Amino acid sequence: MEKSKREKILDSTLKMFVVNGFEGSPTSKIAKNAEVATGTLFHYFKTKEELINVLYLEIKSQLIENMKMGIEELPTIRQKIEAMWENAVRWGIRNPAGNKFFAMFGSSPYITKLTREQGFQGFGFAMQIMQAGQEQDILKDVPLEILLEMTGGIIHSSTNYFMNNPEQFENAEFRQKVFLLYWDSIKR
Amino acid sequence: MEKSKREKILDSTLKMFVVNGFEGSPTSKIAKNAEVATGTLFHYFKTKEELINVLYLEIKSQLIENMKMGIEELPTIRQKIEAMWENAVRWGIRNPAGNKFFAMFGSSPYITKLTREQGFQGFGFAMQIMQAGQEQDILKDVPLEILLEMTGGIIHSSTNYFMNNPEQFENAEFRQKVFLLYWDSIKR
DNA sequence: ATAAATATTGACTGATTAGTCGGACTAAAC
DNA sequence: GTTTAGTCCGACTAATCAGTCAATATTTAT
Repeated sequence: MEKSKREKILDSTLKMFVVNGFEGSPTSKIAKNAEVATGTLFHYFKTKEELINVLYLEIKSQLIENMKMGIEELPTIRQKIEAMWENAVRWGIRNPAGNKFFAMFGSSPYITKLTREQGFQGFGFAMQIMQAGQEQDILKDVPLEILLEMTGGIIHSSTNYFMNNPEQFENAEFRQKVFLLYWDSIKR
Repeated sequence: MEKSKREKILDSTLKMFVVNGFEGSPTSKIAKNAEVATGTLFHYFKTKEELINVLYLEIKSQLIENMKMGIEELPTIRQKIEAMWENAVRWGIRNPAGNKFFAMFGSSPYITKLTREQGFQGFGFAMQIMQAGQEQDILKDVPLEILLEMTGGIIHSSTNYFMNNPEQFENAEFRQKVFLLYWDSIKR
């Protein structure tokens, strides 16, 4: 199946943005790179800002879908959290562009407050697991917000490391060792 | 003593960049805001890119100087690391603009590789403490790189939390609780 | 088959902006 | 008093870019 023009534009945008930034990526080049006309780009996205906001949500939901994979079936909180961490890091290793996009535009003024909120909604499932973990005295008794912030920060750090050393991620023993840096932080 | 024009330009740049981003901050407005002429801006900084790179290094060395404060005199590794964490978080709370600047431009293509390397040099002191911690079996036996990545990520997360709840940072008991999220992560 | 709706094109425009330049001002050095 | 060097000014320019628009093509609905 052929990729839709809309998809091609989003792909091209991601590639250009992570290399050249927002300003360094004129819509004319994004369109050329996607093999469509500028007019087509503005047919699907009213403005360049709408384009980056849609892209943000698209990538975020990809990440979230990946993080959720298989955690439903796991019996313990710890296993769920470990799977979540592993899924997130693996996603980052396999999608370095997506990962860099968040590093670059996570605090950018082009991403609206609304978009940020919508993106955050998707992490409800993680919030529920953490809350359950606290209620069962498995996780530390600190504000849930902190646990989530920490989780984000540590996943980001772990991913950064493994992106430069991807083969080490396939070593289960070593991977476990790095996971413990996360687990020891949040566990009671 | 009057602030030098150079300083005024850097101050103005920081303020505008964290609100409007790089391309959202025309040099004309940066100059106007700093109460100097555009020509003056380009007298001190050859290009807009040089300006952001100088600013990056200036802020980074401020952060590093703050992180180092008083750690020399502390006897134990743990105390040094705790002071380092506390200094860094306090700096972030007191300098939200500087903190946001790193979030926004830490991965930006405007910051050159050289600048990034120069900025990283300053963290040599932290590296030495961590290394000593590993040699004394106080810290986990994982690559030093990971410990540094984690430290960065966790400091960032902690700061983010306390920036929204600054009064909680002054509660020593609670602050200690949050520090433990960091310490438990890296300690053996 | 026909009409209506939607998709696509790319040349064009109005606005914006990084950086220049020639000259004016200041202060110290001789 | 004059030279020199550094600072500062802001109008100007050449280039760039987001977004438009009128025309054409394609798909969908009737």
